[in-house]
Amino acid sequence: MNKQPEITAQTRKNLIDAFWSLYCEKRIEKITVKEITQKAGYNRGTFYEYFTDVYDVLEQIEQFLIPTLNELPPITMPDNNMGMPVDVFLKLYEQNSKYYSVLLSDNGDPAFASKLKNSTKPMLKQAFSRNYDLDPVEFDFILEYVLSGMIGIMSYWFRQDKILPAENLIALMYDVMENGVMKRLSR
Amino acid sequence: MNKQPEITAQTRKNLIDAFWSLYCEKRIEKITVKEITQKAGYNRGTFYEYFTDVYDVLEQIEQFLIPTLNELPPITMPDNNMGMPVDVFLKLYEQNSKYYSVLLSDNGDPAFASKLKNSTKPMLKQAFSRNYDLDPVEFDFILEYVLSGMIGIMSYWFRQDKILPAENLIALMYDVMENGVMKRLSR
DNA sequence: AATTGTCCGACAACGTGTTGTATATTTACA
DNA sequence: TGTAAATATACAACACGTTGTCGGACAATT
Repeated sequence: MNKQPEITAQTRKNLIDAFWSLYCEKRIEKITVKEITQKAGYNRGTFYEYFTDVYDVLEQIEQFLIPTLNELPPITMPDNNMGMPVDVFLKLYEQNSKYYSVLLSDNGDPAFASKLKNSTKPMLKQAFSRNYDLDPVEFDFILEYVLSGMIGIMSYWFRQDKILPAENLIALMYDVMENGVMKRLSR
Repeated sequence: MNKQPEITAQTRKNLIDAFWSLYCEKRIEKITVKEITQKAGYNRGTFYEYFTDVYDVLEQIEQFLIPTLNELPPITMPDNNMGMPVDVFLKLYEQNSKYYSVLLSDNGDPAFASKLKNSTKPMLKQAFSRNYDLDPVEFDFILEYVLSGMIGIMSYWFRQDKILPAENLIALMYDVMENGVMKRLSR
């Protein structure tokens, strides 16, 4: 007999949603299986049919979020003469902001930022592969710097409730990537 | 009657050290009070004389690390005509690398990176205060970008076991801050 | 009617935080 | 200076909550 996908998918979703509403409020350490199942309206035992752990829920959510990056690479390739596709990254961030803004916050998961960076790197490496002059080691360091900066500034943007219009943020990011931060900081 | 500082300081240190050796190996969620006290050679109850929680140990460690930033500001001010004091930041990172490299890793605490950034910002704000042209809101965004990038690249440096000489890393960071990343990425 | 998927209740084991107690060390006073 | 009271430090035991698992009930599929 096959599974009943409609049912299990729904229960799974209910459990994930219950977990997420709790995760938005408090640290994962303080979330119990009891709380999740109570919120979702199931028995505690049912939880273990879907997840091994409370942390497993988070991992499954993250594993669902990462591939969305790799699905868009053909479009996200920087134009031949242009710089970083900051607008695409921001759009991606906004699309999944429900999860991104929390996972990348102070109460989030540092491993998620890493997963995000590591998923993006191959794409950017290929896009910039025509530059043979650059030491591949240095290249990785620069990538780590840019991606950390981008994730940092985008998270900050959300934390500040988007006080800056998206266009301004994109322009700002373009500018600091093209010309560095010093010119902008010290006249 | 006064406390016996030598004794309590030693037990506290023993407990913190035991916690840290565990924290280097696994996620904080999986660390129990029992493990810590066993490793340190104390009764489980003794732990609660010093800390309220396993997480309290981490917080106390972080609270000890943050002020070291504020103790060096007179020196860390960027020279009048120079850029970011990247060398000072790197030195600071290296001095506390035992803790920094772990706290800023995938298994670390995202809140620590925030604390680090927020402790550094006022210092940099003052250093760049002569620039009246810049919108203070934009300024904060740029700071968030640079600091995220710096922390990201320095953590990466440690993660890669410092394959790049420190001088090269400093030069690289200076360059991307002065001139941006694009010139270096795409010739 | 039989089989399998989904969910539930109960159980043992473990970890938590607290409270009362023993031992060692400091202080006060003779 | 020597002794007894006071307190600091560490410990053992307790009640409670959470965890992960296992067998069974009920429903849906074939």
